Amino acid sequence: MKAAKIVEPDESPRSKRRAILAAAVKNFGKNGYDATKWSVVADQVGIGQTALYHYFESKAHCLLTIMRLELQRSLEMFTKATADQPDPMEALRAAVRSAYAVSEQNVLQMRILQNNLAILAVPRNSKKEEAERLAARELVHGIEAAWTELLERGMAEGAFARRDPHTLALNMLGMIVSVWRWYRPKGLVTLSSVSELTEDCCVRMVAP
Amino acid sequence: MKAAKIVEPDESPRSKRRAILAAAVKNFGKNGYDATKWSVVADQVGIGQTALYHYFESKAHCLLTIMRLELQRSLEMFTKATADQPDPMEALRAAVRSAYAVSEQNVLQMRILQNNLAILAVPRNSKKEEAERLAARELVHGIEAAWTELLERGMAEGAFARRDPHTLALNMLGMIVSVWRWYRPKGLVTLSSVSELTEDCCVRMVAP
DNA sequence: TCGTAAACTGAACTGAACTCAGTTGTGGGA
DNA sequence: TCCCACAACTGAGTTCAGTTCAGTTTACGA
Repeated sequence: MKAAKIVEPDESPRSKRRAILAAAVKNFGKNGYDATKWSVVADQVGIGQTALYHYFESKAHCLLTIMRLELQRSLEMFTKATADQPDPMEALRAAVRSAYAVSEQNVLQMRILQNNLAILAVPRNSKKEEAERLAARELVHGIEAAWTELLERGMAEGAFARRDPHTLALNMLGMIVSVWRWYRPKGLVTLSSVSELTEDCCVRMVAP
Repeated sequence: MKAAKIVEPDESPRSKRRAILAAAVKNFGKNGYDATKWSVVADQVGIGQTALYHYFESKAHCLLTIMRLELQRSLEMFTKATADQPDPMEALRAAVRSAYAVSEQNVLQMRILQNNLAILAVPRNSKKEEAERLAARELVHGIEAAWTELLERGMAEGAFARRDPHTLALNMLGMIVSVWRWYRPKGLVTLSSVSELTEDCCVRMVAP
């Protein structure tokens, strides 16, 4: 259960790590991971291609880091949102709303996460990549477990209809995150309308 | 609306096209598209790497073909399932069930589809790849439109609660297909139990 | 049996990711 | 003020999966 905790490397003031992550998010999010040339990220940050390797072992290591960071944030937001909600239904509503209370950068990161989840399935060769991959998997598992637990609690209290809580949690999560595939900040559908509709869908899914 | 129809190349008896597609599905589905070496597919089919290019312009062309074929099948199944269901609720139930009435090969293809949907967003350089991409996009749009239409019909008849039918359709589809990310034929959860639960979820989502 | 098109091949090429063997620059201690 | 350690960076070169090229082989209908 315990995965080696990833310690964020301390950032010296002249470190370009954040700039690289930001540029990578922008490119991976817009054009996709594969379609993005690692050298273009270097250009945008204003360094040579080889300097990237001072911060990340590989393009994949950077991707995995982005994914892990976003998963960390998601789990934190869920925990914070549901922490002081004794009523399971209110906790569920808060959880859904927290999933959509995100910045534009987070939207991109969620999209990257969705589009590259498959990378978490296969072991990596490099140490650091594998560490990030395992941390990310652990977080995915943590998020799924947290949702499952919430549903179980609601079922135990009679607030939710009884069903297989884990599969139901996966269904809910699948619906909630599927939005990042198509949602665009400048699109016709607003995030708040998605949030409202999805919250309602989730409530209906558990109603006794 | 009209995309150039892709004509399936007629298969001579000694064509290895099907064998290549089957091997590619197996590998892309198990290890992911990126992690799969194109040359390994050639090995498994029993031909040299270069012979692959007799059938597909590129690895991506093969991937796009697999995705397009699966999308075609999905749309056909939806249409067939809902065709003679005058009652919207019954049509919805039939649609969900049809989504899970699949072979093991289809499971892999759906997984590949899910994991590589992002490739449909960015134009391709080669003619054939671009043709497959556009055909696939068209099919995605067609599937979304078909679900939206079904929901609209239900709402118009008063059988479903009134909401934005398109966003609701995307939510449903997102939930339904998210299953392919985690479902494994030899796993603990059976497809039929997933199908039942998800059918129920969808019905609850539209209930007036 | 011959012509031809599909099926195939080994060798060479390409380009993006990555490695190597260093150089530059900056902040902290004597 | 100098110097050192180490983060930050670089240009040249390597690797390797995907791809192209310039053909050869094989099956089959005329």
